[in-house]
Amino acid sequence: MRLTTKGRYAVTAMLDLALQEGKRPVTLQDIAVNQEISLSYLEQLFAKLRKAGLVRGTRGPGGGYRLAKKMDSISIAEVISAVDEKADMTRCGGQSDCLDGEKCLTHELWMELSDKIFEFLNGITLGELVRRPEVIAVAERQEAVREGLRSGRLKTVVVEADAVIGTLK
Amino acid sequence: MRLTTKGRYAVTAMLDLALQEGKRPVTLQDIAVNQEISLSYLEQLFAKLRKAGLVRGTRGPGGGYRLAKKMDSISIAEVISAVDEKADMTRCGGQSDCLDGEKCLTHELWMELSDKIFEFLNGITLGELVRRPEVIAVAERQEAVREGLRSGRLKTVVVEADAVIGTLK
DNA sequence: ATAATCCCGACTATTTTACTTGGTTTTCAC
DNA sequence: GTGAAAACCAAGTAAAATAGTCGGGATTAT
Repeated sequence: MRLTTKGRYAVTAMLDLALQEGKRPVTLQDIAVNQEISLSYLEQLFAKLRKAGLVRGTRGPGGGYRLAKKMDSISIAEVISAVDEKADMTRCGGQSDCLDGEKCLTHELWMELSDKIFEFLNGITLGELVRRPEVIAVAERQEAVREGLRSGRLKTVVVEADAVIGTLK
Repeated sequence: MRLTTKGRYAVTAMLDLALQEGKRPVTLQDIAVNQEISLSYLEQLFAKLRKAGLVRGTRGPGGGYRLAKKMDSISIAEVISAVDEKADMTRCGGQSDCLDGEKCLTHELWMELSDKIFEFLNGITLGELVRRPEVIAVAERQEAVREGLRSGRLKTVVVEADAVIGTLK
């Protein structure tokens, strides 16, 4: 179980999805703006999440992504493994022959720690997170921003600014 | 508390030191051969370990490194922080303003996990590790190899091979 | 038909890790 | 006092991973 910002991006995005469950599907553009992650990078992450059977995408206008399973049966560990692929910590990668076919000195220590991390992340689901007060608080602030973007001119401005930046390159 | 192979190298080397405590100081060359880490890379790691007050080096023939503190009062977390310097996991780095001055959605989750990892690694000392049966077993095998190197011709061969490789470049 | 959206592959930039090179000092042994 | 063994030091390189870009499809609601 490796811990990288990549995995964190994925969990954040999935949590965003979970928070909007029941409403219309969430577009990557929406997540990109709210969580400040590049759209194309999100696309790559979601390709992996889709292959792992964690999300379903629907194309066309009004489309976007939805969770493919109940949020209470998606653990954080699952999300991270989906985008991380090889979870081995290079050398000592699950196999016990990290040093000339022998276990290295600290083999058991890292395995033990890795297990502990997995246990922790596997014991927490998206459903559990969306019910946490801090998450709800942050989500409400973000929802306000989202509303502003939809009803006001902000989104248009962002899109137009993007277009301008595009022409400049 | 970040987890990288760099930290693992450092812990392995420190454990090697702890295992030889009481004998003559351990040379980096010795560690390099036994743990299969490049000598110059070890030098860099030990520069940090020295600055953190975890080891003391003595120069000249017969010199090498020794632990600067009792092995029972050196935790694994200390060793890792010594070589890792910035322990922040980029964004969410301890500070609570990871997203536009606000906490990001998963802020508490990562802080919680980070604490758990630190707790675990801070609760284990080098002294504790050298008393573990698996570590003792691996150490004994490595000690046999070390003996062989000292008394036999193997070390000479390695050094000579290095010299040959040097001339080839 | 058009625009929104997912989908896809290849490419680039940045950062980190791991390692290299080529030294200089210090200190022991002879 | 010379030589060799070691720590010490700074600068560079190589490979990998992360993060992001670009340019296009393919679908589908309106």
